[in-house]
Amino acid sequence: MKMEELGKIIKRRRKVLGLTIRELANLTGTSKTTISQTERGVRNPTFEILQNIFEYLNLEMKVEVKKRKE
Amino acid sequence: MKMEELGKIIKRRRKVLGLTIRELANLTGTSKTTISQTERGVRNPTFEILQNIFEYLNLEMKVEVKKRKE
DNA sequence: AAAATATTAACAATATAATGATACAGAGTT
DNA sequence: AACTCTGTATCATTATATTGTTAATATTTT
Repeated sequence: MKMEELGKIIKRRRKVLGLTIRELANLTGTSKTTISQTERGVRNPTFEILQNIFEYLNLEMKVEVKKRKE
Repeated sequence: MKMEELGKIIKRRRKVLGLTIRELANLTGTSKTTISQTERGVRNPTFEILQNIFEYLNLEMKVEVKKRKE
């Protein structure tokens, strides 16, 4: 998954929950700059930042062994 | 998921593939310092670093809406 | 046992992410 | 029109992750 793709997931989820960038920034304790750039994939955020965002968007991250194509 | 937990997943997977820290560091183009500390959860790596590690361990990351407890 | 290999620790230097401030554009409202 | 809210853009500053080196400590191998 590329950062750009992840950003879209975050943005979509934020919209579903009816949050603004500012609100999400306040909730997660980051800045709106970080949220905005993360959503657009022009940032390379740290794991901590991502986990924080996931928490308030009620998202969870999973890591699995990549499946081979059938 | 906490960084510590993710680190364990990475370490376990690296062992399964029979790679050393140095080898994984070379493969991913990072340093062994970064790999070592990431595996032990004493680091807060960037998304890019994690994705790089996942790629060479044949792991993939997924983001899903957290399920409510039954 | 010694020797080789693998991992961890600690540090300075560098690179870069995060922050805060400001400004701007677009859309909607009054 | 002015006003408000939202999202984006840019910048300087701060914070911190990364790197490379060295050394020390496991762990394995012979």
